[in-house]
Amino acid sequence: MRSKEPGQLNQLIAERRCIRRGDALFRAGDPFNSWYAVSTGSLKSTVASLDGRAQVTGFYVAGEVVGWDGIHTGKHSFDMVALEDTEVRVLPYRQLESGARLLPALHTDLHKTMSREIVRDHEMMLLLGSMRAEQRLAAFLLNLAQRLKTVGRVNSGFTLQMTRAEIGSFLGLKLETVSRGFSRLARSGLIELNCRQVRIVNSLRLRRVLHATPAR
Amino acid sequence: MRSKEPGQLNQLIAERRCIRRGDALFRAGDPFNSWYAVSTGSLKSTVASLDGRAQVTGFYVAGEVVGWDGIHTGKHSFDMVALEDTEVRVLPYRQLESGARLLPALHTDLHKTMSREIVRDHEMMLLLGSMRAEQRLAAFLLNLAQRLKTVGRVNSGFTLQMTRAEIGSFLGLKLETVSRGFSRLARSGLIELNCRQVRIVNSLRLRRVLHATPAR
DNA sequence: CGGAAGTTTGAAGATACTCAAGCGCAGTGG
DNA sequence: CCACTGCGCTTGAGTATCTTCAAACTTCCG
Repeated sequence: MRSKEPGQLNQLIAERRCIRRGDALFRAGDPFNSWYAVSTGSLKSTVASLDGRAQVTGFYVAGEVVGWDGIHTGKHSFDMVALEDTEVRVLPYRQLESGARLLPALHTDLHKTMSREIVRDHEMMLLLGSMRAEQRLAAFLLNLAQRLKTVGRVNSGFTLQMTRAEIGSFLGLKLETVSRGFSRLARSGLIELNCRQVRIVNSLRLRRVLHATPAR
Repeated sequence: MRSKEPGQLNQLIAERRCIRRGDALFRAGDPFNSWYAVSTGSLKSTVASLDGRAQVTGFYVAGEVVGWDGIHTGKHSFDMVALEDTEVRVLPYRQLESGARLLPALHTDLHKTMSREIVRDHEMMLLLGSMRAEQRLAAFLLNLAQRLKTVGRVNSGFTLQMTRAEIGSFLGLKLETVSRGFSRLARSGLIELNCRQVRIVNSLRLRRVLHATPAR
């Protein structure tokens, strides 16, 4: 779901839709009809289990495709909520399907979009299962920076559209742990941090945080 | 990748292939050609990051479909290793693609197989991010029992084909923690445990372990 | 401007990890 | 045949990391 949209998807004529910050693009249980290409803004996906437990399972930014969970049940399986005012292009599944039958390249694109998400999810499982707090934060920042850079933002910094609590939920940490971790990375001179505003000062050393040290 | 294979997939004529315990069905970097339907036996998938870090990201049993990571790169993105002697049916991707163009139901099946995996992965991320050790173990056992039961094994017990270390890697725990957790669940009378042999004695209370208590 | 929400930081406590030792089983070779 | 070795499992004691609880500060938005 986090995938860059491949070439063919870009060329589909598609209706646009705006979602206000805090509103849902769709919710768990909603009927599944379309995929969505994020034009501007950003979103989070959240799973809720039967009991109260809930977790942010992904963040999605401009240039990525979301919404194709729930093909197999016909219903969306999680909530997709806008972190800021966001615009998406609607790609009706019916059209994608028939289009794919005529245009093999599109068919492959759809599969690529999905398989890429699997790979990312497995990387995320690796992170959640084997890294300690500060490593998770470093991985998170590097990943986000990379994804934002590719859609042409300023290289030298970006804004976190999510709260510490949301980051913590995503990374399997408490919000206090996130805060402390950021503070330490800043004190060490790896990043500059002004509340939501982040700049990666020393990406080499930040990357080294990942590789170095204990596998937990 | 963990998905039950839907109807159309079952009817494809397919070559069979046997994998000895410990051998790989494919490895990260191998060219991607086929999907595989597991006939008998079981497998694990493992991701390795650039540094030494590695993790089991999934277990797969008879009736499930694996191998369609790597569509987007043309190469497999992780290793798939047999936990016991295992037989799979080979479903060449070319054939699936052309078949899907003729047979819309198959096309949908492929998508279902993939979207189901996403949903499962997100559940796994929820587990890794928000549960404590004993809850993870309970979730693991319940999930595995359910998947084995549906392919017609004895209801009253099953054999773990993986080591404690592999379970730990999958659940983000150390092998000692897995061992202690199993022992406690056994002492509490929720399960019976004889090394690799497990029986869920009180599935209600085991389920309650999940729901109860702290969200970490 | 004021209240609510979000962030930072400290201190105390809990969970899971590390290190370590012992047991049992399977396969190997003397 | 049986000791021997390796591997996997269990259990204990001490420790590190992360969480919990709490308080104060800042930012955002109506």
